[in-house]
Amino acid sequence: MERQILHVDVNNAFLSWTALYMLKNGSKTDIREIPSIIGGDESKRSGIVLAKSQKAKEFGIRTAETIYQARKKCPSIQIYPSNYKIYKEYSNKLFMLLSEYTDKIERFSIDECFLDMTQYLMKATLLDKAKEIHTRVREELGFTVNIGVANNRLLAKMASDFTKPDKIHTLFQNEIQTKMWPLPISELFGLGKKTVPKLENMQIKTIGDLAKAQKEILSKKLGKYGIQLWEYANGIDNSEVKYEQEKPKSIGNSVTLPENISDVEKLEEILLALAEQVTYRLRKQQMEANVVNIQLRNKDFVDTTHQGKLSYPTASTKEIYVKAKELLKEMYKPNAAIRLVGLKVDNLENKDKQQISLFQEKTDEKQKKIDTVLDKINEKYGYNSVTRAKKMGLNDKIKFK
DNA sequence: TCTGGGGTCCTAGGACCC
DNA sequence: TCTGGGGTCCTAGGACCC
Repeated sequence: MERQILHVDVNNAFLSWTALYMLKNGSKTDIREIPSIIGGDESKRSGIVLAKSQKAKEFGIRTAETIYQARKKCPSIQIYPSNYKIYKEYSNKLFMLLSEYTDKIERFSIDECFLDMTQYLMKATLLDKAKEIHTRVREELGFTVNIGVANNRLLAKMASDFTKPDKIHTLFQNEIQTKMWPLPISELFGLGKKTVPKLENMQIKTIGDLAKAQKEILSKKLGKYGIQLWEYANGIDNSEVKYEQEKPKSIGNSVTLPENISDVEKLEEILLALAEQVTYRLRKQQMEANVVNIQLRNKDFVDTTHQGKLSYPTASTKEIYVKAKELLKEMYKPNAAIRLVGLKVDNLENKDKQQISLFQEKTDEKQKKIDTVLDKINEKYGYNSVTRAKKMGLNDKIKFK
């Protein structure tokens, strides 16, 4: 049976949701109606545009460019900080509403969902349902969405991206040639800016060109990835809507430093703070890590990573931190000016299925108890209410989310 | 470049084993 | 030494997404 898929994409999500939140709290202006952006913090060297209003778009402002550039294009631009707590709240409202239509929902990101409607259509058509959802979200939740209507995930996703905002687009098999093939290859999902010039050199400029290109040649040039792109260009995608909540495969946090650091001890302090955040999230997932990965970005924006295996899976702050320090020592080049530090745990497994290793000492029990107590205090009083002695004084200088 | 942060998947090369 | 071939595991880096 042919699958019936919707892709729901919130228009200017961060900005729309911030606007609603501000209105709810007494603001007189709807920031959706003026040139405005949601941006990072320039003083923390994270000044990029995360979302923009339609009016800001008219000034040529683009997502991910610097706030500095945005201000040059529109000196009167209004800038608001991002707040994930608010986004999560509105995202949940959307998810709840969509859940009335099917239980096969995939949360693709904080502002996008795929819905598999195959079993839930009865007499109505897929397009009818899309229209209903579209109206209900606007009227009941107060923001607008684009909806893509198709027979697989890829085409639904492509369709929702066509023209914005507040639109419904279909992309069925018989519409691929007219609606998708004329678009430039850069519009194809999964085809990024590194691959565009490679294909253009082969005289492949539109999605149609790509669809008609020889699969074998693409495979030769780009490997498995080339085959995937060819299939996408032809509207082929057999992937399922992943409605069951999947466990994460890795968990990481990173931070751009207010100023470059060349002092290993200071870097270690950052690692400790990161280890606390990462292992807290790990414990919340009831998981343990086998691998620790450190990322350093230097002043020239060059990233290096270094990873190492733990001798047994763990979620202990102390053990992850000790490993992280070890990795840092191995990779840090004397006097390197570091701009960003990241810590990621990988090769995760569920806590219950772990086996006791020969190397594992029962002394972890004490540390585990400490972590649990600290987690509870953090949950009750908010993040970073508890700090280990070594980190004291650092939180004032570096803000962690 | 005044250039975020959180993820996933893939690839290439080296180490190691039989 | 004019140095096999296949498989697995591991690591660093790259590309892409929102």
